[in-house]
Amino acid sequence: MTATLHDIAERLGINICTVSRALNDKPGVGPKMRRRVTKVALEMGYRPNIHARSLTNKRTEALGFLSGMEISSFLSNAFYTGVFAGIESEARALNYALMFDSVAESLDLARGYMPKMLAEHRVDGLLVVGAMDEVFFKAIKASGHPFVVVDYHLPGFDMDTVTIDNRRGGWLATEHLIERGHRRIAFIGGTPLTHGNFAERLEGYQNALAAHGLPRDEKLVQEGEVIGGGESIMQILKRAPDVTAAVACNDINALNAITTLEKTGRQIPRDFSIAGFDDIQEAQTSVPSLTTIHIDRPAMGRKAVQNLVERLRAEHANPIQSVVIAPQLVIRDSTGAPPA
Amino acid sequence: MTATLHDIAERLGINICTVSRALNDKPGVGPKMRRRVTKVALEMGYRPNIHARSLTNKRTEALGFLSGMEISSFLSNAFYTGVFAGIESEARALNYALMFDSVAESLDLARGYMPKMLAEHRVDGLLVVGAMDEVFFKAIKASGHPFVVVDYHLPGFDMDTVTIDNRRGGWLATEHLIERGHRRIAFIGGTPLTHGNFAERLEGYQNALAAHGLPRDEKLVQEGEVIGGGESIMQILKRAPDVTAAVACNDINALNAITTLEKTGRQIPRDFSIAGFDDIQEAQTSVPSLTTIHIDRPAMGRKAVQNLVERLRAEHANPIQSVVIAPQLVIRDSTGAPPA
DNA sequence: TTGTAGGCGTTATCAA
DNA sequence: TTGATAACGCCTACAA
Repeated sequence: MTATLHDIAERLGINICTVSRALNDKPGVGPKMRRRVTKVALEMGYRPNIHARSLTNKRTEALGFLSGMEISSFLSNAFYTGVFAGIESEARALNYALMFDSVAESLDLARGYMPKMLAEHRVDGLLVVGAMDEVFFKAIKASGHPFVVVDYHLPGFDMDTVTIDNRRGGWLATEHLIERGHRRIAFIGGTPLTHGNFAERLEGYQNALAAHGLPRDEKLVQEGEVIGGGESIMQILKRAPDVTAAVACNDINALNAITTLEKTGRQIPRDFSIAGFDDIQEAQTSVPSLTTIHIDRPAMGRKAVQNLVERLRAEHANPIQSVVIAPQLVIRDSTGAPPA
Repeated sequence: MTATLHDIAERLGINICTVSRALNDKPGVGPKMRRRVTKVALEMGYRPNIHARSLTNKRTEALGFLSGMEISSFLSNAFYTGVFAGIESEARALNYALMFDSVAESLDLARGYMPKMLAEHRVDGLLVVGAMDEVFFKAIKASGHPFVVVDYHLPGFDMDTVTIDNRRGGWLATEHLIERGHRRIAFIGGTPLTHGNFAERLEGYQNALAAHGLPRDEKLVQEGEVIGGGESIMQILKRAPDVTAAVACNDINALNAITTLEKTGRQIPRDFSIAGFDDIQEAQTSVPSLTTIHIDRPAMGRKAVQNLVERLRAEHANPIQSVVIAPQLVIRDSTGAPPA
């Protein structure tokens, strides 16, 4: 079907390994011969068989992408798909194929089950996005496959990560509201609020309040469901009617809160200011558009691939790297001065 | 690192090929021996090396996923990601790995460039989603790789497809509005409107009008940009102020039109009815929720994989299959009777 | 600079 | 029922 090294060698009346050397830019082939080989290879449409190559190489030139979420949850999450876009393009740029897998919950990780991608297709390395069970990380580490984790970090576990500076983001959003003149600022949380991204954003919010001499008030913080921003803000307003602004743990909650507040007759930002987190697409297109914390999601994905490939290509063991991506405040129409 | 057939054979003091036969459920191994082999294989954590296998097999147990769009456009399109979710889960269920690739525009298909996934990793078959250049299909067909195309069909080109019955969908939406009492119904189009999905939906709309004895009026049809539903409907209303309802070529346009109409003081559905197409998530959550045409997107993806794998496993050449998925009308809050 | 030989892990063909 | 041998396509010592 496809031409092989053998075919090329035969056609030129030379040995296979000369062809191999010529095409792989290895020393030991004269320039004339190299040109002849290259020319014929092109003519015959030669493409290497990666499987054959991997047998001796131990390298498959493929990376694995693994998400711990159900595939549909993953795909409907703009944050993760943004990261994935970056991963995909960078992998291609670095000449790696990308295998996609989502770890079904049914997967018996505890029994040491390894995804087929890893155990049988033997991808060179793994990109893990989002939270995953510790058992999984242990198993994968034991397997010796290099991996980089995006947007998740298991405390006390050595792994390459690319994460967001959530505290900084929470700080930026809060400080922005303070600068606009707000003094009573709520935090619309998500689940869980005890650890992970949301907890860190909450911390940033609290730190910013403290830094500006504003008192911490538990009544102003509401844990909530993923898209329950509307309910959360209503709860908070019941407890503290003097609140004039809120930082939401993400844009979904923020937008939901805005919708709900508008239904109660409040105008945004005239009567109430809200800042989100993530800068999803709707943050731009919604009315009013949403002040939020922007994260360069594709950049996170690209960075993860770069680090992974760097590790793969390194001669010697490299130190573990934790890359923290700085978020940026994007000021739009949902925040303004507090009502007089 | 990992146990090989050789290791198992050595441990049992038998020959490699007996082990191979035993583990692959091939005849020619006694039941006792088979059990012994299976047991040891499990103990040693044996997993086959697919690359080695593929060398003799010619099968890589991997499918390729290919999208003709830029990766970010693909990921932000709920229709396509829904299809992808179905593809991913079905591929896994059928024990195939999935390689992901998006064809960059820079790809010189005209020169017969084949994606690395195909030419070097040699996936067994290909899932193509959405429109793609004819050159590409020709090249891939010439390469002999089986492929199934979702949501696209190149006229006069033999290929397995899974598509939507767009005419039926357009018909259903239009008929629904007619049944509600509307007589002057607009069509909010997209680009292109001369061929492809949108054209077929438009046809369905026209057929429904004709079947119910309503005149065709070019003034009621507006081609438009992908998210320009609002502008489109305003154009139409300028030309034909007596319009009381509209079928949009997709939900994005429908939702955009609703937002715009509400800004002009119209209430939906009291003053104007709008039906969409696709049933994206926002169709459920928007206010008012959107009457639309639902398509089981994951089912389309699953079906595509099933057909592809069927073809791969078939002993003899199978006939080309065109699967057409029936859409369903979902009645929500954006459609009602025309104003009195 | 080029060729020879062996091996990567698996399957298939043939012989025992 | 089992074993020996060759082959898949490529790479890497090593020898010429």
